[in-house]
Amino acid sequence: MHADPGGPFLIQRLDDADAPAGPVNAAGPAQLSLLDDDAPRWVWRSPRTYRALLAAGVRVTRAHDVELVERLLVAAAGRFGAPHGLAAASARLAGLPEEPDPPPEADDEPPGLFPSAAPAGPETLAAVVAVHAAQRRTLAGNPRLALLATAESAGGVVAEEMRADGLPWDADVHDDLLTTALGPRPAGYARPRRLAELAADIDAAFGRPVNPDSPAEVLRAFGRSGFELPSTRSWVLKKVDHPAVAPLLAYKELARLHTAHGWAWLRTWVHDGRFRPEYVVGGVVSGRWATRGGGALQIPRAVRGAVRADPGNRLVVADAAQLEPRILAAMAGDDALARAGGREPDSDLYAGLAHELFGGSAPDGRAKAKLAVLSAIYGQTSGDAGVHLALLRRRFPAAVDVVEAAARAGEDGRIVRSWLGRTSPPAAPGDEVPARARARGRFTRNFVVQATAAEWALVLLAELRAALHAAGDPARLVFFQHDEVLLHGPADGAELAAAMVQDAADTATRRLFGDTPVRIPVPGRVVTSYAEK
DNA sequence: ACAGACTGCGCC
DNA sequence: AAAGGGCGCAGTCTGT
Repeated sequence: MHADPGGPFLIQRLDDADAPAGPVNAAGPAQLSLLDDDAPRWVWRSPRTYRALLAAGVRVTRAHDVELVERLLVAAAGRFGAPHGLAAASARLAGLPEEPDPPPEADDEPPGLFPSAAPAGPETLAAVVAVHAAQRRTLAGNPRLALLATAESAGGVVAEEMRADGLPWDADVHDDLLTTALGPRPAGYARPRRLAELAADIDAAFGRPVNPDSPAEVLRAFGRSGFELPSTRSWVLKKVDHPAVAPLLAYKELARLHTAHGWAWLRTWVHDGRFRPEYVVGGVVSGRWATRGGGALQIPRAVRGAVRADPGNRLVVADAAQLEPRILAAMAGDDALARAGGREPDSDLYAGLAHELFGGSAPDGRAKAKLAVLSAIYGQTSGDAGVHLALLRRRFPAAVDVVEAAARAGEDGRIVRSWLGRTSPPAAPGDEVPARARARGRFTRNFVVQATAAEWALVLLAELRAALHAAGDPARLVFFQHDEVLLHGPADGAELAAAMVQDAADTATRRLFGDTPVRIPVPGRVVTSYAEK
């Protein structure tokens, strides 16, 4: 399929060998919806194609996204970061020089603005068909990568649908939250009242005007008061005994709220009761999503009360509990670690681990166990981390081996791969310098776990979306953030939808790891507001 | 005047 | 309490 925004949809049927099995046809939205009743696997160029379809009112059951898959295949072939756009992929097939990828188009940009972009219309369709066939040949020999390609494509579908549906956002509640914290909305670009008061308190404490938004000025002001500080980070300031500290900390927190998620944000990003961020599938090298604009993956807790279900509806908020250590246990086949994570839906892995490592009654056992696990996954070396990690290694050697092998690979300048085959970037020139090599070791150590967790979440999303779709959409996916999903739908279907999340999670675990004792709890709570516990 | 680096902090 | 992995964004600072 090929869809120019607003233009005709060009479609062509493929046979079992992925070759054209008929002529190119132009189809309208109604015809496309009818064709989807047979649940074909649609093949298209990029999530943009689906954006155009959704705009025309067409939703599909499943798809293969050529550009998303091409990026996976290019990296897997050892050419991380090489162009993966349709034009480049098409040129590679033809043995021609690759064209660089065009820059991402703005939403309202007419197609074809960039001369280097792929040709429009039937030629684009032919390129999609040819590149898809080549991709399928490559994937035929690699079932794990094929699963990843399917999940990545499904991610593109979910991302565009979530953007089209939007996250329910109550601007009045948001405005009330801001007014309570900052004072009334100021005219123009003036400081809100509360910030102005705190700035005055800061000036008074230093005995002269100091711009609290300027770290350099704040450092100089403390210097004159006899405090030489390494930075103005809040945890540094908290240790300083000076009257400016309290108003400065309060100012920083509120200024952050004002600039990042204040009235300007609200006006820019929330329309008609919906927040519609643009999700960038695979935007992070680990396979996590990024967003473009709106900071959707950093919605602070302070404004989550503004995320409210429509009247008569509910939100289902579900996040995977201690996802990364459980993923590590599954990857490593470390049944001891899996058992420590427990099998109950609400089991606490760190508590179970504390029992295993320190016995039941050790003080701070849970905190120490958590530190040990984070050391293993992030490569932390400071404080007691090394001691706790050694303990972890003795009890769970299989799990620790997985991350330490990844760390060694990174330090040696080699690449690593996730469980399904997402490939890390290669070492850069200069990475053999010891400090850089250690940093790269920490990166690859984390990559194997974070990237596998990301693909598990992607498979969960795909399964959940398919199950919801098949059940007639008792709820819609409206938000996804690394290990957390939000659903929105009628109140009477919310409990069912919450149960479907755990089912999708269990299916994802089996799809990736087969028969494993690892269980990943994804408890869903049915709420009216995202801020509710 | 504008671009890019840097700082600091929100989220996972 | 602090510091390990991954981001995006707003504001200041610096260089041209």
